[in-house]
Amino acid sequence: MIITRFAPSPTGHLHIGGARTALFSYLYAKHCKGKFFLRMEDTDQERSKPEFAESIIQDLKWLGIVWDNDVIPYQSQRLTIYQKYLDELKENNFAYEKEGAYFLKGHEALEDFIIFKSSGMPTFHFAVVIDDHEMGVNTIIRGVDHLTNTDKHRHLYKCLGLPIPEYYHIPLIVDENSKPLSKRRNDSNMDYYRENHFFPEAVFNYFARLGWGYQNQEIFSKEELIELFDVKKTSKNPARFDPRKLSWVNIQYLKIASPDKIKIYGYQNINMLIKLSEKENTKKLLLNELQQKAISLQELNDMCRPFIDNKELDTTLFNEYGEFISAIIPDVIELVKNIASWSIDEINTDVHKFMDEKSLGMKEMAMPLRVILTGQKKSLDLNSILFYLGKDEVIDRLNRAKEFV
RNA sequence: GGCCCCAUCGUCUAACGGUUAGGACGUUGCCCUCUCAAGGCAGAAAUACGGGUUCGAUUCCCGUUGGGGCCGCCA
Repeated sequence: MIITRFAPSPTGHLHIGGARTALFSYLYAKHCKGKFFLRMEDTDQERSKPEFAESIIQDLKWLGIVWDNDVIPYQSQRLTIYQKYLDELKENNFAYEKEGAYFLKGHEALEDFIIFKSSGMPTFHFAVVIDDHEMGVNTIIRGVDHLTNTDKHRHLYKCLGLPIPEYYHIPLIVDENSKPLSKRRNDSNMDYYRENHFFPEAVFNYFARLGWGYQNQEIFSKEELIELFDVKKTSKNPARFDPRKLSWVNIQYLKIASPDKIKIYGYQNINMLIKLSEKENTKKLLLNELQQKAISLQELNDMCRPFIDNKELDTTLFNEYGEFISAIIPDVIELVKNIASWSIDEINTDVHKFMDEKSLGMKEMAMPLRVILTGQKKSLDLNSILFYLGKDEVIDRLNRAKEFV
């Protein structure tokens, strides 16, 4: 059985590169019907912080990466285990002490290297090998920055007489200048995407496609990725992180997101509209239409506002249309009153008839009305605005606009 | 510098050794049109270079160039 793992060191938040390594390891394990484990490598006592471990755990959960081990091993708590293996190496004359630290003897192509620090902590090289063995990890997916460490790790396995795992080194993620993504960039950490309300499925999807592809497909569910992903088919060259494409993927998920999926983000206007839509089917259609135009939950929230609330309409844009309001609005009110059946088609027909009579073009008609009715310039098409607002509400808002001038 | 890894449109990627080298993001133009970081359509855009192997190379081999990584009592 394939067993992979993700072993971050809790010295910072979960980085994009780490997230993708975790994702690949998870996906590959599940693809092979194997297991995926999580472990914390906190042998650097100076820089490791419990809050970072917690943050990494939260980000992984958010992404939808689930590990199969019930307890997450922390290397700092496993000293006696490492000690045992160190004793074995000492007994077999593979390791020796120097200035309070322990070194492993290398070979022709490998210099002696330190495995136990004088502080009493194992080094990364030692702990990683012991832990992977103890946890049964047989497939290691990690960044190419570990490539040259592999010689040391293999040698360690040999000295210990343990089976050597399969290694896959995945390329780094780089920025627009092909340089490694700086950890200082705010968008290079996972918590940025969580806090900015990206859909985790979208981020998951985007990272899976960064270094891997399947035919002409762009959008994959987690299940599809598990089915299709194979680490052996991943690209070998560095992948450039493209926030614009991530955004595009996120928009694709926004378009199809169910009310339940959106609700949890707690946006006031959206949630109000969802609440209304539970009783009223047209509101459901409205929400869906708005989702097709919005590019983020924040924007969707703005776009929902005119449709749930008629007391606090934003009137700041009204000034631009003062002339229109005093000249046309009274007639528009009559027009709306006379629309017999409140359907998109009927609204469309009557509005056009009206414009013909008044010799008005859509350009002169639609934007002023849109602003008067919604307070916004970006919204649905005019017919839909009228339709979803409802006859009474439209008339009400037109009357109020009249008073505004 | 030493050791190692990599190389398809600007970017992410497809292509059992035989394809008009495909898709997506971005970009350009057009359409829709009343708004748009929405939608539709169309276009420009790539096999780094040089040698082999082969009837045939994006694909296999070698070299060059270019990019990257590692060379910590960090992980």
